[in-house]
Amino acid sequence: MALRNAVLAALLEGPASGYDLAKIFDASVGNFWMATPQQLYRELERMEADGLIEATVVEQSRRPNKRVFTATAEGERVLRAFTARAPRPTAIRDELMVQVQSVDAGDAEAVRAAVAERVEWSSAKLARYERLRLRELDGRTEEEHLARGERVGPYLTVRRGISLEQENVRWGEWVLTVLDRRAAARRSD
Amino acid sequence: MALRNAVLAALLEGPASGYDLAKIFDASVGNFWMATPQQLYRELERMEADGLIEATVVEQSRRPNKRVFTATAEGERVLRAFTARAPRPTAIRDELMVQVQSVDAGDAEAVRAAVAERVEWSSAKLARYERLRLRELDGRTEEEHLARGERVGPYLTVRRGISLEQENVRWGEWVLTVLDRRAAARRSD
DNA sequence: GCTCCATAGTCAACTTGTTGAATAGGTGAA
DNA sequence: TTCACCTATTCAACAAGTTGACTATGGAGC
Repeated sequence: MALRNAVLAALLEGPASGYDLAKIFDASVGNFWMATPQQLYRELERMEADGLIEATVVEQSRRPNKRVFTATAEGERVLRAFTARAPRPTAIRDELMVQVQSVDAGDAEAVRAAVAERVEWSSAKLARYERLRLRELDGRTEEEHLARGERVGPYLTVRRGISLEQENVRWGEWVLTVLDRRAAARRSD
Repeated sequence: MALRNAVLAALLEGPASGYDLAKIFDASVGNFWMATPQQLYRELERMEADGLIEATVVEQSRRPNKRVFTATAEGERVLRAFTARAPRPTAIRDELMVQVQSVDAGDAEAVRAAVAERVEWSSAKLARYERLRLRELDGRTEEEHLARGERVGPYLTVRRGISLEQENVRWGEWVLTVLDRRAAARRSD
């Protein structure tokens, strides 16, 4: 019952099919709300049944037809009501951190590799977010957009995504140097 | 089946009861792995059945008895195997971000209040993490601890918690100024 | 011609997570 | 002394998330 708010928020960008939403969640909304395609398809059905969204079948040549969803007035009302309630605390689940926490009792080399992998991944995310940010600005300066833009929400969240991934990269690189130094020290014992 | 790894990681600090673990998850491990007490109690039962942990009943005067859990050799093996596998990507669910994303279509004042609340909360977390960091150092310098300390995992993760909450505070304060400027602009229209 | 990838979904089984209440004694403050 | 809060755990019902397979078509590259 909480995923639906994220879906309604995503639909503010315009109508989208389940498949589109899966891509949107993968690329941007997923930074603060994870959802698999299956979760989305199921939730979309329920939301339609509850009258929060409406579907239009778009027939495509050369491609399967798709059902494009739009928020109804009721959907907009529900989203508005959601923004007026106190949000729940953030729920995170990060296996990499569990591995780092246990690095001393675990396989230090494998953990090192996992951290390096995450640094790569975060760098890639960072680059995509930066492109997204520029698209959001659409030629204007940040000042201008924030002062007079119609929709600043997506800009505010992409900015947070950027600072989060920057911190991930910085932290990850620091961890790599720490682990490398310890590995070198163990070898020279 | 993933919570158990976080529990085993937490038990590296020493034996703990379900209640203790609930507090540990609330205070430190919860920064990267959320779990409610109910989840913990249920998982502890399963882990005991699977031979990953063992319980000793500690009788207490003036307090209910408690079952204190310790990782078995098998539990340690399982944790080690876990650190050697590729971690899953981070799963996040943050309602505040969904609210910020929808701020233009929602209740901007309520969202502002929620962001301010989160800044307060993150500042408090930050102070607690800083204390935790100093406890982890135990009088040594960071250099010394990282080079020669026996267990650096918890230090590495608390450092990440600190940088994460610092970013949260910085970002939140920036969002507040942006929202305030826009509110002022709307009033003077 | 074959295989892989992208589009656009659906279904079912299973595992996790969430919520609320129940139990029960002890501690501290007004 | 009453009330709220802390310790310590259990139970049950329900909601949400995960995994893997299955259907279909089109386009690109080898």
